[in-house]
Amino acid sequence: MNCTRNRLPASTSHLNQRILHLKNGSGPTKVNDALQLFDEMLQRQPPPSIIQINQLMTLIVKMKQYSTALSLFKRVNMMGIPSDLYAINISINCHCRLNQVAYGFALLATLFKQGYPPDLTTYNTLINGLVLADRVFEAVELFKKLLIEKLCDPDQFMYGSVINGLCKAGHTIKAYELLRYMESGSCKPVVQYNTVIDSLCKDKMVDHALQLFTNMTEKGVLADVITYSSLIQGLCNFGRETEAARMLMDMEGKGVSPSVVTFNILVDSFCKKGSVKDAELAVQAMVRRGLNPDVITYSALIDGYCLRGEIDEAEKVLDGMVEKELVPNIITYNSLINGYCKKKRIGKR
DNA sequence: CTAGGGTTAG
Repeated sequence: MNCTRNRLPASTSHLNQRILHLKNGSGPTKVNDALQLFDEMLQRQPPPSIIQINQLMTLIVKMKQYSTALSLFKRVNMMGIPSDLYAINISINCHCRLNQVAYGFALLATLFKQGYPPDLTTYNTLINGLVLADRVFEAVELFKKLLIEKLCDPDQFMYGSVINGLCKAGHTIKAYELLRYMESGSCKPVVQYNTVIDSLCKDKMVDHALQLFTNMTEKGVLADVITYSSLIQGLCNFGRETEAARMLMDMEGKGVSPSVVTFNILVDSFCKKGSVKDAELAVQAMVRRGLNPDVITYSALIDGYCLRGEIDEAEKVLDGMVEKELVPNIITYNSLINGYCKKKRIGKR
């Protein structure tokens, strides 16, 4: 085996380091840093490899800058740097995220024309794109076609997208059946259990969700923080707080730590029931564990106080969140507006 | 040596 790395020019490894640095960094400057690095890259001589471009593009896509990524790819093309399957798959995903599945399929056609065979990721991305566009029926059709024509061997991602789509469209039972079908094959579900369990909870079939949870555990599939959070949410929504509390203890016992999301579910549930006091206690508990309340935590609390007409308390929470440099959003303000309206109505009586 | 899926607030 030859050692390619040693033969790369120094500048290339420097570039790789900067990409790596961007990957681990964070903050608002990150997007600009990535774009600046991209500009520098394109001005280099010799031009960067498509691999390096794809790496940087992946970062830009992770920052949800889909249209930026697409226009950058356009520039890359115009510079005469040839595209590859990875680049096209990334572009397809960008179009799908921008709700332009049709363009995604157009790129599929380009792949065929250029004699590149699409791969599993290409199809996964397109199926997921159809699901994102609420075209679940077409997603299922494409999935079936790929199976029947043996165009690819579905993996976790493909099953995941179709199962997710079926759940979103309210066909939880169909999703459940597909999960069972998946289990019968070589591709073992993990995340897919979570999707179906959450959907069963949202469909008010909490007991079925609990049953599926038991099933997965018996099969040796480990429930994670998302599984437990979904179940806790389901139980809380139907007044089964005692069981939710037991579930919280159960997860801790299994070594799964509740996350900010788990606590947010509890905080919101207490607030909706009108017991903001308990919600505040839950917030204290999460802080004690070193978890930082976020915009969702504070918004849920604000809504809780507003529902009770305690607008002064809501304002205190708002001040508290601004002190923590958290930015209230449209949902936060909506609760406050509702709170003010409520107060006004009561005042008029 | 780069692409794709699951949980929370109005």
